Amino acid sequence: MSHRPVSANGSHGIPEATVARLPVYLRTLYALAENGTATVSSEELAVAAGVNSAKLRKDLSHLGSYGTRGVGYDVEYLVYQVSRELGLTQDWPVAIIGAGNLGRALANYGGFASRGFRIAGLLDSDAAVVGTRIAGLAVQHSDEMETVVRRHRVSIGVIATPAGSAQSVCDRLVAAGVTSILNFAPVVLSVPDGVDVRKVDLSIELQILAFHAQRKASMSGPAVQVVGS
Amino acid sequence: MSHRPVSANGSHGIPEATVARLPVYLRTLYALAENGTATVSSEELAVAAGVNSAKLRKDLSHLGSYGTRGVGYDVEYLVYQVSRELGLTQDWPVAIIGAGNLGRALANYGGFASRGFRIAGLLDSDAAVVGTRIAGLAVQHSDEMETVVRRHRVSIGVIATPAGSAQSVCDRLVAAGVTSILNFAPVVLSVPDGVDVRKVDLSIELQILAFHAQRKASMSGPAVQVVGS
DNA sequence: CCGGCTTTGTGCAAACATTCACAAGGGCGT
DNA sequence: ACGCCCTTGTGAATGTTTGCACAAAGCCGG
Repeated sequence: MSHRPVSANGSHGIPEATVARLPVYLRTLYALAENGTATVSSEELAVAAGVNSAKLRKDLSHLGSYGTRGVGYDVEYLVYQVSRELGLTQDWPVAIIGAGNLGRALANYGGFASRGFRIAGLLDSDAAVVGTRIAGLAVQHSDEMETVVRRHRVSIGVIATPAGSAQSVCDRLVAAGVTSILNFAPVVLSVPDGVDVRKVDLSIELQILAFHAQRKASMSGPAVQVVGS
Repeated sequence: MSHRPVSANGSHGIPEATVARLPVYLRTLYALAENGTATVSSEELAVAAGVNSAKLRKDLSHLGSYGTRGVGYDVEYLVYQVSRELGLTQDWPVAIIGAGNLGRALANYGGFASRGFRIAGLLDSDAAVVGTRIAGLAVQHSDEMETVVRRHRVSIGVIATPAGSAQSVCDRLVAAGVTSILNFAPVVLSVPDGVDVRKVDLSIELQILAFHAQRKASMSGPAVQVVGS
């Protein structure tokens, strides 16, 4: 998935597949904690997180031995350990580029600011939008990108611009020092080594669903599942 | 990723990893076609799509032998073949539940309607939003969900509601006949067998980036890369 | 203090995915 | 018509992920 090959897997090296699931466990653990649950077994947590319990145990085992045999995991303690592993015990200033529908949705998204992510800037190149307040934040002009990144030590940039400007915005972010990018524009970004890109593409997800839907449709269609005559 | 295990791999069975990349190839091919390119080699296409060329060839080989040795692939023909495989030669009516910031962003998203996906309905439970027009579409009340699904034969539902109502919306969609769901709410949906769920979670993507960013930060930190004394 | 019950942590094997490297095949110039 | 050159399609090797199944380990009741 366009990621460095976990270089040598040396010091501790958590598998990428595991990293992708940790946030799900974390969210599930928060829900349990709010619920008043103090202790949870791998089986219960696995069901709530929608995975197999053996997988969950192996995933957690990469962080250390934080469970108690015969009992399970202490919810609060596990929340802390997972958070620490994900780097959520520190604050991550984020810059959002593009204050269109999507950028606005992102700025207003609660789960965004909640877990250690702070919106350091919301930028747009459209003069008509600059200056308006969204989620308590004044939209700044794209010209300020470098200033905002440097002043707030932004290391994560979110690209919510049209496809056409995504690559140039990306280049400017990287030049200003951003090393992690979350890209919502439907283009393949090219970045230098050492910069991490993750993409979210609504259209791709729909197409994958369409593929499976088509498969399902052709199953109950002609020449399959013909029972009896 | 929470998908049926490609049951028996019988008739043709394209690997899930390949299916997830086909939309990227398709988008790249469209860009090439608009560019006037008639023929493309696996190497060129792979670079443009951001993957390894051997992987691309193996992926395409699952659809059939559509290339010409010594020459490459005919762009237009490949577009057709990939589209057909993904089920995009037919029309997919989609219902979006939730007309908040995200639902609105989705409805306005161009790439949405472009490739065979048609918004059959945009629903919300908030009476203040019902009736307003978004992207040329009147928002309907959630009570209409079943009616809309049945009338337009919707098989793909998009959940863009708050986490709290996601599961119940999901249940209603499934009961009305929807078998594919794209979930933007930060919860694990539980669905009966035969229903496909894909999730998009902004917060999870950010957390994965934070993990890698933390790792990068600790690399250039103390006790690593000490050159010389 | 001990034996039984429960649940973790993990060795191992199978499934899946990626990458290399090259034989098979097709066009093009002569 | 022939042979050269280029690119596909794919066997085999390697790496990653999953899931089973069970030994190791902690708690609790007696």
